[in-house]
Amino acid sequence: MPEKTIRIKDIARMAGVSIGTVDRVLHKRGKTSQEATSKVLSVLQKMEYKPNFIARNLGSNRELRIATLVPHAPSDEYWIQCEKGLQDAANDWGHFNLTIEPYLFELDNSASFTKAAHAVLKAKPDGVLMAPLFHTEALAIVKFFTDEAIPFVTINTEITECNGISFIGQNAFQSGRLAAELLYLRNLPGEEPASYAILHINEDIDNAIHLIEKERGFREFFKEAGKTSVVTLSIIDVTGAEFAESLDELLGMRSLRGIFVSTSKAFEVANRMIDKRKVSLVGYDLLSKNLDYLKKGLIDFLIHQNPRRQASQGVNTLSNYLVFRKEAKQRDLFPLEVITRENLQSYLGSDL
Amino acid sequence: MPEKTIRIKDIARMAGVSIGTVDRVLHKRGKTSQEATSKVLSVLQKMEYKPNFIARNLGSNRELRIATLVPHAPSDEYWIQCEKGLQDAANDWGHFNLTIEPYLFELDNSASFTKAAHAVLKAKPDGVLMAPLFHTEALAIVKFFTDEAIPFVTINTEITECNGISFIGQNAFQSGRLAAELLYLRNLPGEEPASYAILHINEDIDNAIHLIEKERGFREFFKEAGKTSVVTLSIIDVTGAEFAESLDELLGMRSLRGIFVSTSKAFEVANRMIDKRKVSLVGYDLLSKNLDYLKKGLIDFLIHQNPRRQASQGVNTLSNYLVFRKEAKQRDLFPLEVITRENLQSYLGSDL
DNA sequence: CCGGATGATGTGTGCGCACACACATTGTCA
DNA sequence: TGACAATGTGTGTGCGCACACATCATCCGG
Repeated sequence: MPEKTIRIKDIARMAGVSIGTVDRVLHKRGKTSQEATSKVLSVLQKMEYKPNFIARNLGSNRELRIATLVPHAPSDEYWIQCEKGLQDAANDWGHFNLTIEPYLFELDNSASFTKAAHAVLKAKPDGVLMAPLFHTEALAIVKFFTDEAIPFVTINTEITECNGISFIGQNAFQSGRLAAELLYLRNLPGEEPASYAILHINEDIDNAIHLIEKERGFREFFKEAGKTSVVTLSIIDVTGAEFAESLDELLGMRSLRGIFVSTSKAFEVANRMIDKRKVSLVGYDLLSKNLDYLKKGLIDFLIHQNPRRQASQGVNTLSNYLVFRKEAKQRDLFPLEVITRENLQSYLGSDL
Repeated sequence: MPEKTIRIKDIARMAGVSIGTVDRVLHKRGKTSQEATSKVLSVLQKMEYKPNFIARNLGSNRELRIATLVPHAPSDEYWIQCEKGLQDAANDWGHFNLTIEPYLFELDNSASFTKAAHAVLKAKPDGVLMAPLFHTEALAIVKFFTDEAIPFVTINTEITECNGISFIGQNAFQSGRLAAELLYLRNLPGEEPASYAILHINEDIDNAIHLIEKERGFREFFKEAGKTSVVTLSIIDVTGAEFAESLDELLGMRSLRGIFVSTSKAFEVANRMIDKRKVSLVGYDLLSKNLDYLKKGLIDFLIHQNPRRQASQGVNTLSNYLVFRKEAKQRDLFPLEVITRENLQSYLGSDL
């Protein structure tokens, strides 16, 4: 027996009404008598009607518009990879009448974020994908989306208060722990108490929760390990002399065994380490400068945040929600991928 | 101007023929006059007609059947994860009239593979996903598929001679190199020449190319590193006394610094290492027994082959090919994922 | 008592394509 | 020349749904 799919027509016949009435009940539009409504509903319950989403999109020929609110940074490879992910997804969903409208803002410019977000609001898209880099500003925007009942997905940075239908990214706390473990790997047994450093480079810590979380994880690991100390260094301007001095001072510590850079700027540290002492170094993201130092051995490990897959997955989630009414995972946490010299190539080939 | 999508109807009008004729030209079915054909083709060329695949599948109500030829091993977590991946994909593609028909064979039984494969052939599916574990047998089957013009995708194990429309898996050679690197990490500087072992457990090496490739990569790495030696051990029966003896002998080597298990059976080694000396240990796959030892620190790293994603990706590739006529990557090589204690959880949450 | 407003429901059309079928035209041979 | 194939071409229908529109009964005020 081929289990036939039940259509609106079937429901109508079984309830003894017309398909028009079923349609009205299903979509709660128009008016229907109490009697007809209950008849349809009872049939609906026992038959488990599953609408054919393909046919749905075909008929009305409606267009779904997804707005993407991500940084535009031609010089930042991380966000370039993100944009590639958006393109991937746009390709995949082109068959359904689904278009992606990019709204861009500048890194390090929270006002431009807010401005772009308001442009999104005005466009009234069917869904939004956003990278809420600025926490306080994002919180305000999110409220608007909620009011307008526009479903949205957040990637990269979590807004704990409200992530929309889904947050796609990584567990920052665990990421910090992982970084610590990777540094600790090189720890020689039976050595005197060692110290490790965590560096926040080029980002406003107070407005970026994930950095705080990373540090918390990093410190927790070493607390458990014992006999080690952790120092924190925050640097806004890499070009200034202050950075060089701080770093030199750090490297001057004889007990220093490793450095964890919480952002994607590990190459800045590797660059200065060349002339000085070599300590273990862990950072983030497959930027070409980072890769160079990884290959040279100055960076020991990189943790891959996979922006490309985050972005495409974000659009996928949103599209599935809009087209197929598929509920999304509230938190879609990506694996914390460890990159070394020998598995690097396998990542470049596939994701990047 | 909203760039309208051009339909068959449009082509017909512009070519001055009926949609029936356009249909015949497009699908090369029925007979058409030279004149009509060329008229349609010329319009087709300049208009870049893109068929609406959604509507295509809607009308005829045709069903697409994908056969999956993978091991059935209720006690083997690796293949259980694979089956989950198949289910994932089946869910995703349920909207299109696409069904997955499982054909199962037994691990360690090449005859059952051939038998199941012939059952697939008889069923004449629209596409096949297979894990060609037995190289010689698979080669024979592949020829049949090719003759019957049934598109197929291979996962997990590569048949270099012919992979169908796509092979999805990992680069085994590089995987061996990575394993070597991970073992070498623990190498203390300035120690006397060390030796490393590679163990093939429970598989017929000669009929499994990927194991040979892994060993080749493993050896190449240490050759480059210098001052190290590599020993190979092949073990078919883990329960026998021979295994225990060989392993004890291995662990007796004072120069031994690490062991690489080329299959998913690293836990067998870890288990015997408890009473003996601890050396570095690298293996494959997130089996619960392996995870236990990873957490305990007896296994240092696991390389994740991501069977679940391989399987779902395989069906995706096939479905995209069948439904959307989307060409597939010939070799879709997955990243070589390094699992440690601290990133393990992030993998369990997402992929597994 | 009839026209118009209103509520409840049924009917029809189109989305883009595949495919079956009907029809027109020509050629062929008894 | 009429019967009949062979060949080319056009028309019609259905897929499942959304949505506009048509229909019908009821009720109310003038």
